[in-house]
Amino acid sequence: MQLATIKQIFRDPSAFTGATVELRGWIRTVRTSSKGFGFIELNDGSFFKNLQIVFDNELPNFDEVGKLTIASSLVVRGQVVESPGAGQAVELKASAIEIVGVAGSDNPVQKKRQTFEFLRTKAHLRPRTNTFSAVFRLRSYVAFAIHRFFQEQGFIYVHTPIITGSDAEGAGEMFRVSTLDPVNPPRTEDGAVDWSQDFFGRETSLTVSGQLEVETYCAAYSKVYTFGPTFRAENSNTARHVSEFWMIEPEIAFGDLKQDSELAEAMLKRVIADVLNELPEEMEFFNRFIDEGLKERLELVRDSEFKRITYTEAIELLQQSGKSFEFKPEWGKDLQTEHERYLVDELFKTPVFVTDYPKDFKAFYMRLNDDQKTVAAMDLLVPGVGEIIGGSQREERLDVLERRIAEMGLNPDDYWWYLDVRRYGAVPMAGFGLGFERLIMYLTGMKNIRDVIPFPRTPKSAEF
RNA sequence: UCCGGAGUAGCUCAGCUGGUUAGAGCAACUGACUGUUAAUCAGUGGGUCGGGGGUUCGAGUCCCUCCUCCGGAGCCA
Repeated sequence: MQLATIKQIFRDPSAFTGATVELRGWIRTVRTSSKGFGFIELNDGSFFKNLQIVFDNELPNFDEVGKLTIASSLVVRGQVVESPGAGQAVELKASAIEIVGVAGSDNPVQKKRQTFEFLRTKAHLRPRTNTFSAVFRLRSYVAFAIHRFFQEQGFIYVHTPIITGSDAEGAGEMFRVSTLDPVNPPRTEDGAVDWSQDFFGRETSLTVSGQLEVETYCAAYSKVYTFGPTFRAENSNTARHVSEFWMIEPEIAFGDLKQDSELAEAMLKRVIADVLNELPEEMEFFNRFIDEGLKERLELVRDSEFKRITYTEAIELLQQSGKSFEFKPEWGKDLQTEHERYLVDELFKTPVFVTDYPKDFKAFYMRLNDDQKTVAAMDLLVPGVGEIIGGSQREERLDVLERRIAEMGLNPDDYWWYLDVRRYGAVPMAGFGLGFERLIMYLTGMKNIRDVIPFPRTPKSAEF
């Protein structure tokens, strides 16, 4: 008797045929006959597919087993045999079924089509459904694939802080971290809240990006990346934004924007290839039921060069498009969602790097180009999702960086440690931020970011 | 935050210009049947009509208000 997973059996059915195994899992469906036999589809989470269990009235608990409800948990022992039925190559002929936990018949997850909106309200139960089981197995796998990609290339994984004392990251509204009594906080003489009495002796927040911190490690290890949760207290209500999300932020020293985009392209292609190779059942499911044409699209992206255009070229293409946009494309104004959608969904139909944006609406740390008007920034737009990566070459020239900080009305004192990196052995540096959930959306075809993170946090919503 | 839409059975929805006891399909349950596989067939139970307030003889239906969800926009990843 060996303990087996359903994945092991499906991956190598001939090796298991004839073997006696023990499986542990949950019932997806059960069909019984009064003739004295029945079928259970068992899932143990190891694999997308269920294994069919055949049982008959030689089991002492046959009647009890036949009345089991969906989601009830079992330990099943029996022999793996070739299946006479059409739906599967092998099945398990049960010699014993131990009922571990019986699920109540009021289980909200039912054997019927259920909307993603409804299942979102049952976030604790939805991983038991086909779609979410596939999404979150893929999510786990992609996290691993990303680590593997960077580790193979000698990148050092840096754990940048979740709680940050830096209010200078500039990437969005922050969540305050405090242990002060919200009803009666200590106050200074002029009546303001006295943060010096707070836990850390200063105002602290949840990080919106590990970039500034990871750059300091880049200046020691050459190639680094972060991969962790980030938090934005923006009142964003869209299918592409959550308040808590995971971000991958690589940073390369002695690197420019070109190398940065090449790194992003190689990483995406590698992850796509890995997912297609190693999760074929999940990808087939997404392709059939979630997003028709997904596989073909990903295969094309895996095998083709990403497009590269400058912001200035993008504006020209939009102006020449003959399309009537709600917002007229104009140099000096940021690209609107409708503009990005046109470029990526209609014109190119493949991932596009847009580079060299006007400095006025980009962050202070992005490297000023020789034209003095644009910065060495890039966004990667992908079909169906839009912006998935934002990156830039960093301003390594101390005097230019200080001038940019002043220009944007920021306080240079907040950046003393960031500026130190430029003072002591500055090098050209570049990096990008990849939204992990957006990557999962792109790989699965799922349309709402709330359905690719286990317990989504959005404005007015933090159940579970 | 702005614009638009929606909250009626466990789920997805119907319910007309306000009018008896609020409907269907699916799911669940009970039974029949079947090497079944989104099984099939028959039967049964299941509702504070999102919350609060108002108009009316009478409100699921009309008005006000709040809440939540969905789609789009902005912010971004």
